[in-house]
Amino acid sequence: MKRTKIIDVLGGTDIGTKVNIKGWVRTFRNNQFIAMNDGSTINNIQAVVDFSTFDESLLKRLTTGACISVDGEVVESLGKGQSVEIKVDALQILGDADAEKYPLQPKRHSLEFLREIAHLRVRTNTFSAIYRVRHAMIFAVHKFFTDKGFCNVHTPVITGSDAEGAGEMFRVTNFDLNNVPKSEDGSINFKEDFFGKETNLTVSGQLEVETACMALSEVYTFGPTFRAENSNTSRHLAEFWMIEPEMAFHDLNDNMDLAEEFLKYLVNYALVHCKDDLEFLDKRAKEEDKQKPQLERAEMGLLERLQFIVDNEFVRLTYTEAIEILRNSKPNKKKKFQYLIDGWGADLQSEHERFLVEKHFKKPVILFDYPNEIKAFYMRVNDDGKTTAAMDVLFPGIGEIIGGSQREERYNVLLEKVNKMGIPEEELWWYMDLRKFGSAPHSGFGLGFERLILFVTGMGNIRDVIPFPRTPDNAEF
RNA sequence: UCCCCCUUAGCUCAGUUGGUUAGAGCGGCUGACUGUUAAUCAGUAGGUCCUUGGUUCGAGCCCAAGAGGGGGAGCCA
Repeated sequence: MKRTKIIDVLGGTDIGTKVNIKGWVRTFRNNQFIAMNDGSTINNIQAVVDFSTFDESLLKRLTTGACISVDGEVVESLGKGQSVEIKVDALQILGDADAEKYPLQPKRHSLEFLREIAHLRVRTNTFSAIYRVRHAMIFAVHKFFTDKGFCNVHTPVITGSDAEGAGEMFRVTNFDLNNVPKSEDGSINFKEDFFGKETNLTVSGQLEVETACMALSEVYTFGPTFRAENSNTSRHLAEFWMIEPEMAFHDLNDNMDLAEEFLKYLVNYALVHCKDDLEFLDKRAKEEDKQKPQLERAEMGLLERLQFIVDNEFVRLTYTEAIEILRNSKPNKKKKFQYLIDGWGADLQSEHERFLVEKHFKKPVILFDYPNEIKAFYMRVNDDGKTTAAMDVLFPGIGEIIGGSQREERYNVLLEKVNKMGIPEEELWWYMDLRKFGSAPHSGFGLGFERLILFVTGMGNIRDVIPFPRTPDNAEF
């Protein structure tokens, strides 16, 4: 018999239909009721066996985690928790799970424990929900841009350019590390390496995607990104996925408009298409919240928070305005900030961003027009000469979820900045060419995909929203 | 990289001022149970108290170093 997915059985297969379902046992109760899940939905189906007609040794093997195949009839449930169930005619064990050794039990596990068994944690409700939401968001990213006529561009994972300045890089080499070729002066001779030059894993596809932007107008990359920073926080990964749109003929305002529309689209897509999973995650977060002291509890539940993003305008304010608000704020005057704001020019710390987003405005905030000194070389200098057309989108609980800018399209201005920041010009010859030949005003931004998933799922640690997290000192699996 | 916290049964956690044989709930196992919803009931097994060294008559508890995990900061997405 052809297999039917559990989501389809629950979603309205006619009563009386004979079906085959395959999946994993979550629990086996009262010697009769098998709760089965196949990942097609967060909901289990109940398969009911008449234990008098089945071999006792077979029923003994219906342990949590075992994989089974069931033939039976879809019937209306006599019990209360579900509308339909399967009356089992035939039962086959596809894969046993030794109950004494299988680590997952029908009970709550800590996220820390589940991280140690990342190969099995997807079998829990929480992680299967996260995986499904993650997939929905991947699809929604491509749909959003496709509907707007953007072209998806694959930028290289291995890069020969280390001028991006986005962080420490992982080196790519096929040298025998015990016998690295040296030049006469004792330095490493990269001419003998695989690519004949120093190469690294990409920290951003932005510079490469700009090349496509200068021909296709509206483009984006969505790929893995690597940072060898020794960051030990719940918001950083050494390997993460980033979405970087790049638009010709867009200024910073257009850029901010797109960023806001994009985030709202994604959150709304999740609300519409991941209802069951988000309801489960909402309930989970609420239960977890109950363990916390009153002060640390979230003001809004997950679903409320997501709806709030969709329904409300993001606040937009300049860096200069932000400094004024912060300077006159209570925590600054009472010296509660670890870093006090005393004037224009300092970079904002996460305590300041959190104050603006979570206390002052209680909304997502887009900060823009930052001081030149604290922003990257490729960002466009404003006409005032001292600020840069850069923007950050700040989300409650997450901090910076998007960073972007209008790019410097003027050859001479860009060259001057490259030189001033001491970036080797020869590394960027091709990037400079974009300004030499048919340069155009353009803008773009980067969205950290896992930070989006963190927000949409309401999870607290970025290690729980990617299947196999890569962090300092940890590359298990 | 810096600061703080944690590590006791498969999991989640108690463990008094340093005192004799180490505790619970869940899970496992054995049995009961034909409408259960993380089923329930009865019984039962299960320990390198993270590691190493030290203090002490005596260490799960005190001290030192190390390992692993978590929270926060910085860097950023």
